Amino acid sequence: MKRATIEDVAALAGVSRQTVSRAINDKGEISPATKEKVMAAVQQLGYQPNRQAQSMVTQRTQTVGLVIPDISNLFFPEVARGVQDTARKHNYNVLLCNTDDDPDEEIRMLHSLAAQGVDGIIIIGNAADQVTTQTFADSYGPIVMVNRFFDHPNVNIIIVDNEQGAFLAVEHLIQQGHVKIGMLANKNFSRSQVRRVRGYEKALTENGIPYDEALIVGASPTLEGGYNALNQLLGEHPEITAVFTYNDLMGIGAIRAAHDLNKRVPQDLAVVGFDNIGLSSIFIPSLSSIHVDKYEIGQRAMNRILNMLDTPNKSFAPIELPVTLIPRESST
Amino acid sequence: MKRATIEDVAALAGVSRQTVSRAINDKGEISPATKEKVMAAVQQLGYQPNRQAQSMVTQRTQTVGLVIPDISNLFFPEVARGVQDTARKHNYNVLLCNTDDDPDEEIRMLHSLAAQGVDGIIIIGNAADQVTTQTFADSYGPIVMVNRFFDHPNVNIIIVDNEQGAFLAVEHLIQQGHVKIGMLANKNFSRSQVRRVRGYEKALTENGIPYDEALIVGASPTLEGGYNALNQLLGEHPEITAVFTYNDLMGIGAIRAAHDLNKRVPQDLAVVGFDNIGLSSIFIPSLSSIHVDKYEIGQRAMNRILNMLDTPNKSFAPIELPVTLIPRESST
DNA sequence: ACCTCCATCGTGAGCGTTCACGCCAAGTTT
DNA sequence: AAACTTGGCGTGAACGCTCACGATGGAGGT
Repeated sequence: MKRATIEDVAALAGVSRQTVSRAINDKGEISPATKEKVMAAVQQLGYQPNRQAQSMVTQRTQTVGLVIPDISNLFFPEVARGVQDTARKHNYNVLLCNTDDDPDEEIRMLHSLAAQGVDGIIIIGNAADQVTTQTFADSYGPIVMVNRFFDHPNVNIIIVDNEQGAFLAVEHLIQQGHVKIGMLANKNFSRSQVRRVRGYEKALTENGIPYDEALIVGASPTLEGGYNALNQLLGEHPEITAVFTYNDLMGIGAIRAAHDLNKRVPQDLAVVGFDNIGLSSIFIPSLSSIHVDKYEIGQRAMNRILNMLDTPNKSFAPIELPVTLIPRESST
Repeated sequence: MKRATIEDVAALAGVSRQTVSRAINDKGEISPATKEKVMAAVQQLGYQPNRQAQSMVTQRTQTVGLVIPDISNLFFPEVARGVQDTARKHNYNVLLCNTDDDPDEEIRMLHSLAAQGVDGIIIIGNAADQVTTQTFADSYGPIVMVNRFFDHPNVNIIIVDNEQGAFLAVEHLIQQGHVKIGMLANKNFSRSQVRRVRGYEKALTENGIPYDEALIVGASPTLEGGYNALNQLLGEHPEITAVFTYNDLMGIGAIRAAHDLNKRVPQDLAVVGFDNIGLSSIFIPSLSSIHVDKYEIGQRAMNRILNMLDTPNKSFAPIELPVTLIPRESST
């Protein structure tokens, strides 16, 4: 069974293609009577316009690319849902790309998305070849970056208040009486990584605790990364009684590592994470964290893309999302 | 900067469009010399063929739809990665759709994918309006279903050995000395749900333990669902010493619930889950589970789609994936 | 010298839309 | 009554590509 074309509808309704088009996209210039007639024919044939053909002439594919490190990382599914749900509301499709934090892979993904002809791109995460990004921003449509910085008329940014979040987390640990506070950081360079370290440092120094880089150990921002990093940190600095981790996955990995070392959490080691993923409230002990509205990030990113598409030359203010501390069992 | 077209390349290389096309898709009928010349022009202009235009004539969009309940559910990201990585290797794109286990939403998604013109569809999970599926299978391209059954030449299926998995899980609990074994089931109807209950029943009866439906309580297959379900089950049947859960998320929810009831796992309550998601080995206590190769599911589903696309009239055997028991702290 | 043949390349059409026009009749103005 | 407007609709072209042909030319055979 072949798919109906606009021509078929036109024939059945006894009008021209253009009239059918007018009826469907109701851009006026059509009488109610003929419109009804056309719509009946559309219904009867189950006609749906061919997206590819539409794209050819409108130069819009109704598709955006979403580039993330890894959808298996618990942070990103929620963001992706935010993007997808919003996209779908506006008849947009989302092409998901995983970079695994590999800059080369990211570049490949960007090229692939360009070839596919997406209307806009949302990029989250670390990797970033500045040159490629520049090229894209110059010759391409709207780009929204999350937790990354890039100054370009085609590029908008969304950031969460990483420094403040880290500050709140560490200050909380200090208020609980901790002094020897380590940090499990992200070994990959990223803007959020830098800001979270800065917040960590700020909380310490503002409370008269010397900042010691040796207490920061980097690892991959995963369960395993956190597990290994805590072992390393406690091996080198057994005096530590609390850790702030780059994200919740590392925090949970750290709790597990402490458990395997026969250390009780929080009595022997307090842990505070970042991102407040769904798992953290369930884990035993539940993990204190900095709440970030991940779904909202996705929503706002997608909406921003749509706005930029609507008004190409308007410039938009960066979006900064607030964070809050959620104290739980792992630190109280 | 406008994107280069095939015409631009042709002009620069001093040949015709067709020759450029021949050079790019190397379908023979071209001399090495001109091919080289064309490729140089392609390189120089950074030419990439327009996908929409290609689709118009080839009737292939190089895109497949992946319909899942919810990407936030830890089971699906791995499957999605399997699909995406495989797709990307073959120059395919993946359109991800979340149904939230809502049959109406699933139907809407299928229509949306049809309108988009995907080359094939992969569907995972429960919901299923038989009529719509039938319509699609009839008029549409290849469909691969995971853990669902549908007999149709256009439809291929991939199933994991759910019954055997459940059997292994429950038998394991019995071997640990448990007799009062409950089950936290999926309240949504699904093929895997039915099979896992059957495996549960089989293990009990084969070991001379009476099967009692009252020991099965249904809930949504999530952390919260497992949490609530265990509370309910222990409220009604405090004699229970072990539970088999529909999936790992429910298992972890159950462990958390037991913890909040001051029950020790596994001493007071043993738990075995299903799916072996990455989290289960990290959780405290780590969760025994039935291992399912989720990434492989995605890979095979995508490959099967490609096979069906290549040889439209060939019929393929269903794929059945084995499962294995991974005993961990929660039951030993 | 002629014809044949194959390798190489170009030409027109068409995929299904939308956009910029142009046309026509009926109503409105002067 | 002639001229002007306007709502309603149709026509050709264009988007960028591939496919089925047709054209060309030089190598080879007779």
